[in-house]
Amino acid sequence: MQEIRLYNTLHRTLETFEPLDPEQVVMYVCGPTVYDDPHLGHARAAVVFDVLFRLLRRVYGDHAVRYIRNYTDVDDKIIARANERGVAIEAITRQYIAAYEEAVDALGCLRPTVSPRVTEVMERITDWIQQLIDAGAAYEAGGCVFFDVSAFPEYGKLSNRTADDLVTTQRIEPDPRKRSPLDFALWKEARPGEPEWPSPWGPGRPGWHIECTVMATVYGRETLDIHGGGLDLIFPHHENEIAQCEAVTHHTFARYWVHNGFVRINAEKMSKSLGNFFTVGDLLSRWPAQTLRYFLLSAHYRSPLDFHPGGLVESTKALFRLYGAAALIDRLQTAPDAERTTKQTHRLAELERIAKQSIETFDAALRDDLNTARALGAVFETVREVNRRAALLTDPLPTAQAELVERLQFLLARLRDDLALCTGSAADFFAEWNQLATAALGLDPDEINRQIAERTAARQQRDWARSDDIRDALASSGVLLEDSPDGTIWRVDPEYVAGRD
RNA sequence: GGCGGCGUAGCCAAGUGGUAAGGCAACGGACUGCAAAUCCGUCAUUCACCGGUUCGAAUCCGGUCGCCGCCUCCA
Repeated sequence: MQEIRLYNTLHRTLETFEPLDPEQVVMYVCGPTVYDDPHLGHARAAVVFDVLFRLLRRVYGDHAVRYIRNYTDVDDKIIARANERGVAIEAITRQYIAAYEEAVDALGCLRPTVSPRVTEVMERITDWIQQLIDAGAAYEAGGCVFFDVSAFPEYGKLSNRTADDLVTTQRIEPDPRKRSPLDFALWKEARPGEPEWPSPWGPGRPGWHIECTVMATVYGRETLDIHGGGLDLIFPHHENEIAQCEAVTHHTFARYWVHNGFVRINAEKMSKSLGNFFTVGDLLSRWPAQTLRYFLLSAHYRSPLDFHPGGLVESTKALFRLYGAAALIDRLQTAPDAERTTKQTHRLAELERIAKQSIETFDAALRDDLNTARALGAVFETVREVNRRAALLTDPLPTAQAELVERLQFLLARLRDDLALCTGSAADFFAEWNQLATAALGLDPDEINRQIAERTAARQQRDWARSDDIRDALASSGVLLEDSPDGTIWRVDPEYVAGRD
């Protein structure tokens, strides 16, 4: 079995992935704080780790991979949102967990093995904090409990910082109860109007970082194989998780730290605070989910990904091409009495060779730190070869070519199972696209079909002028026609949809 | 200031020592009544810039410039 290589933030190098136990691979990914609708940045993280999950499942077996992704359902922003709307925090978290799940489901992400919430593990959190206090790594102060960074000499190993660096760059006023400005809250004392849970130090709620340590160890293992999340979580969140966990267990918390890059807009990070975000829901109202997924996989997961409408246009067009070939491959069949000339057989053998190469390149690319862009490139190489031999593939192939059919369908299966692209039929994708696009442009499909019928009638009478007038008129509103022996089909030009963004 | 990342054709984007994948666009051709789709061909002697190492560098080293991120909540 070939190996998987992953870039490990902890060592800043590409490393061969070796799970602690191949029978039980454990991956924990930091999920969203549920106080607002998910945006494209959240979608990127979900899709990236979905691809990793799918790859791990293929390599180690579906049931050998445990993927944990949490929901942070206790947090300042959630409380603020609840107060703002005069509702319980549960109403907020319920709404946005549903929104998140709807978004990632639409994007074709598999559900994680388990999706725990902070509120489900309160007792485990207070237990863990108590263990930290017992270990001399945390202290109580005025109803709060803080982690004592000086008790963990390795602090900073993930983000490559030292305590000295950090002390000199304090940008906010530290809590006076802290012994050191680097110390961080494990437990916050209850304040009026905020939800609270009982604890040995009085009512309160957990700090941000402790929840992940606890959920990862409770639902996963004391030592995780993979811990993932966005680049912005490296410091302080993941750094603090390591400190809290290892100060108690004295074991490595996570062996491979995997971080995805940001989605950017105009070269700036897409974020709530900058207000430059596009929610997944908004985007899905104009673009097929497949388009968004393709776009998110078109660059390497650690690179910044600049979002602009042109990127969605390109992704949609690339999918047109992919789906076209997929439809052809799906229809492939063999028949005992089918025959081919020597020359045709030779050309089919060449196609088989190229398909084999694409399969290998695709697999190697994914195993090489999830190089989805290169994997897609490999698929397109076979797409071209399939198209150029399309005439040879429409009729049943001789049974001697069964292996070719198998290869092509295997490559398509890789695309579907590993990347979750081209999962549906081409016809459904084109129909979905036209529906979204006509709605976005305010076009009436019935009227388009009526015009096409009129043009077909004109063509039957060889009235080319009339025929071309109709076609040109449709084209100027963004509708492209395609004549075929089976009739005329139409498709909205993605450029026109982007133009309205 | 500390830590980290990025800079490859008109646009997007692979490629981390052996002579520039792939997608979109553009141009020429085939096919077509004309188109579209598809196919063929053209499209970076060059990888921000300057030095160095090497038989050989987009890839390694040093420096310069530009952009971005983290150091406060953030995927």
